[in-house]
Amino acid sequence: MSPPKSLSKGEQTHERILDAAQSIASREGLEGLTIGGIAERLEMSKSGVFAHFGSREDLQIAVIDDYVRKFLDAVFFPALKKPRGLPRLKAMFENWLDRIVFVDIPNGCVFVSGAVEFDDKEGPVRDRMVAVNRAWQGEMRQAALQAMDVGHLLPDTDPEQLIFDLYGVMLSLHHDARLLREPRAVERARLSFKRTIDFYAGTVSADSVTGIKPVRVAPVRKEGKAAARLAA
Amino acid sequence: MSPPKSLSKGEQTHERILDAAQSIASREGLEGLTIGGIAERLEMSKSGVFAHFGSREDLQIAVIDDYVRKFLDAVFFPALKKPRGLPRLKAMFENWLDRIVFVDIPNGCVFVSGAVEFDDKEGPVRDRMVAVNRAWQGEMRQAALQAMDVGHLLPDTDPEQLIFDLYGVMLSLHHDARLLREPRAVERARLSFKRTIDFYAGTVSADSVTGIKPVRVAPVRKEGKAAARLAA
DNA sequence: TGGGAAAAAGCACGACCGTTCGGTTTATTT
DNA sequence: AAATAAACCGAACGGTCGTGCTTTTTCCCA
Repeated sequence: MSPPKSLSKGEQTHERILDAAQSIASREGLEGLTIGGIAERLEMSKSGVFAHFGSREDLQIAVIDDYVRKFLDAVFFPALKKPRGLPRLKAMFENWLDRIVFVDIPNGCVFVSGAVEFDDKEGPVRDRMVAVNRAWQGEMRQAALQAMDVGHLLPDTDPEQLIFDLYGVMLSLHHDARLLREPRAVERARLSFKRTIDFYAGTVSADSVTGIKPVRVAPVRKEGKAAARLAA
Repeated sequence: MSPPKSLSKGEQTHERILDAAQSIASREGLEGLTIGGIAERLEMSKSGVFAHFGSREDLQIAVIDDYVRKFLDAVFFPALKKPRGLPRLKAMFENWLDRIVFVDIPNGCVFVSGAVEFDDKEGPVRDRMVAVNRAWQGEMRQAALQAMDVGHLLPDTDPEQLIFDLYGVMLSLHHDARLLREPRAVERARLSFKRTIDFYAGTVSADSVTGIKPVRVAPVRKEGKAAARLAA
């Protein structure tokens, strides 16, 4: 599209600020993003940072947009090279899963933290958050409908239910991997992902109930023991 | 257990503070919980509030514990009255779902917001968050194992995979209902919940692919339209 | 009803927040 | 090289934050 024109000093700094903001926001959340924090990391003054964005809110929105841009570049657009139907739909979710594993789990995901931080706060940041979410879900829906049209998914599939299920897999992965630091979370997510697709494709395999590593060393204990201890 | 002894003034205030903290934390998150905010709501001084807890961190942990206590009272302990196996397992998740619908969606869920807020912050609050989470997952695991033992779930079920899947349903419900304000999120969650149980129970019904309200008014558009607009 | 203990208030502190503004330095153009 | 514009800095403002100290009020019991 646009030629690789040389960036002016201001544009360069603008990008450096956005990168730093992205890095901080992924770890501390959009609410933990502070002008002073960015200034310190970039070794420049607060006012210098501030001048590049009209307000903190605009900065937060810029971070969201930047995150979405990178997300789509890594997850969505590459999948468009695949043929319509299940190949493309699978590519979208495999790219998404890879992105979570290699980017979001180590650094934090703005989609997840932002959704929780702003689900109760009215304002432009929340509005942006909702908009990008709906846009992404719209693309998934589109891909699912195409897969139904070409007969790769069962004709009575509810595409939004499919998206609901898969979004849950991603959220559960994020939760288990980041809060609980469960190393097998990625395997579990891949399995749930496959099962969900298989279910809507009507290709559920017989042995698919078994999870990963069916080692069962169940420490038998009375129910409610840990719970009772916590409730004390 | 303990007789309904009359609470001293201090204990009363302690409870009022905890209630207010609970209410604020559910809306603003544990990080948005401030001493001043509680003091204002209770019409007392900051120092008066502060004196009841040694620190803000202790207050946050107290809120977590209080939340867990109420959660278990509403979700877990009532389910213990059901017979072991699928009835009890189903009761646990139905209680959980009801709790999300009637409490967490209107007010916010400390489990969800706390998990996201503290997944990258080391410290006692995070540790507590992890502990209560593992305890709850342990109870679910216990119930799933019992259901396997009595033959209500397929013998090669991976109980932790089952929990992973169901946790995802709850997270997706929380996301869609609170951020996107999707009114059909609850129906979707109930459907996913049923399907997941049926899958591990080996009782998948034939028509279970269809989602809720299979109205398909798909606005045909070129893929990547909304995404391209956002990425611009 | 008095007196000791518990509870709450009052006040101040240092730190950090987003934001504003005037002035200085640096980059870009003519 | 001069002129103009963009970029950046430093200081300060009004707030809010958690947290100590000291004082006053309130409770509770003998």
